[in-house]
Amino acid sequence: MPARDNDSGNGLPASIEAAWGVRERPRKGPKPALSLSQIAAAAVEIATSDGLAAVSMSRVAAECGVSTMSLYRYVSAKDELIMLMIDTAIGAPPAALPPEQGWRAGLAHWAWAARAGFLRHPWAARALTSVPPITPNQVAWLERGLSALRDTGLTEDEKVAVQLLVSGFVRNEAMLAADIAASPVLGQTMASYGAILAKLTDPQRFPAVRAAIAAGLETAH
Amino acid sequence: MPARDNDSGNGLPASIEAAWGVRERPRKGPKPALSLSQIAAAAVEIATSDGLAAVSMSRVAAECGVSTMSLYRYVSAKDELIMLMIDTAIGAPPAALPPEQGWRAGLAHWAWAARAGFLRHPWAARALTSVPPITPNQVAWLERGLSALRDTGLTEDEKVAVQLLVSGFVRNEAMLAADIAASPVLGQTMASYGAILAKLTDPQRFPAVRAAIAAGLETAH
DNA sequence: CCTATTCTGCGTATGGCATACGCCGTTTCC
DNA sequence: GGAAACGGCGTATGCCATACGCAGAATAGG
Repeated sequence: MPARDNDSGNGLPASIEAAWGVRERPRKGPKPALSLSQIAAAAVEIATSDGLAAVSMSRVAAECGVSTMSLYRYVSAKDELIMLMIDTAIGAPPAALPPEQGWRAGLAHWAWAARAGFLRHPWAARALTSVPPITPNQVAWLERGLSALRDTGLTEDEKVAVQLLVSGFVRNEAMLAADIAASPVLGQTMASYGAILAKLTDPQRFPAVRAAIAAGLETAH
Repeated sequence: MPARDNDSGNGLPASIEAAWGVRERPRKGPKPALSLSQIAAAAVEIATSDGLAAVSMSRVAAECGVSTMSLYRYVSAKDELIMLMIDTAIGAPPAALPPEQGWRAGLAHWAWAARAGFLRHPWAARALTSVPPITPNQVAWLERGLSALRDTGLTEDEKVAVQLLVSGFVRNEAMLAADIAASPVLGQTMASYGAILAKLTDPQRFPAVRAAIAAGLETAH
């Protein structure tokens, strides 16, 4: 059996298990020169400065001062690295609000914190796949979101559904906000977009779009 | 100046302009063997059967019966191909509901149709970037969405904001639904996910997650 | 009808990428 | 003090997007 794929018998990649701290001390052999968090932090730095597309195994390895293939001693594929990147980027969730403030305040608190995190790491918002959360911080965020709904009387399924809805909304909102913030001069891009669209669209067939353009859609992406 | 990048002077890729039909007849030279819609349709077929990752320039070219580099006579980069793929995948929006039925019915109509389209082409939902819509069908969907809000009294900016919110929500919901539909046996995956999470999470620190697992989160992704 | 023009398809080449495989040296256990 | 396990890494493979330039085809103008 491959020793690299899973450790405790469940189908989890070894690196994810290591992130949970479920890791027996390796008995023999030299000590690893790096740690998973070091690698993930280096990758996050690259993504933050040069974008997610700039994150390549060789680049991350170079940033860590090791050779490309050495990374594969820590991570079995690039996807795992990206999972770990997301996990370190979003970090730990904020402390829960006292339950006396109600579920709505608790959820809002959660949502604003998540939004801030996504704005800090727009690439993470985009890389976040729909795979159910398994990394420690992702699960911790889920825990906080669900716990905000404790006193609502909702069923567990309903709580999860609410949580999925809210997190999807926050992610979407954050991505829009990040795009607006990233667009240069902010009026410039919108104006040229409007001009292009105005040239292409027939006013008869696209009256609503034309009206929106005419009103100058600065605030909308 | 490069003849390939733009035609009418605006900063739009030639292939997008071609998709709008803004294209002067080339005077000389051989007739193109392919059309943009042919290429896009072939690429969509590949994405639908083997996933978006399987869409490579060589694969699409092979499917069209031409050599890899021939595609670059029609599309200047792969990103353009993907834009056109999305445009053909989502297709034209449904006919607008009569305004007498109100904005809510109109928006719901729009949303259900969009959801169905995203479910038909889950890769398109994922590939849809946040770049403002420029391809014909994307703009047509925007037009229908905005026109449903005509009699609401909202400002143009508010209409656009509503439209962004709803389309983001629909996309998110469709992606979740697609993932659930794609997961094998549907109970199987969730059960093993729950088991893994149960092993990793400390009941003291993750009570809400444990409760959700215990309740069997079949309906949630 | 002929020739210059301009477009197409495509062969070749380049540089980047993820990653399989195996060697060697190091560390720790018995 | 061996033996076994493990980490670092050089090399190689195959896929990818795409720049460049050539040769042939279709048309325009004479």
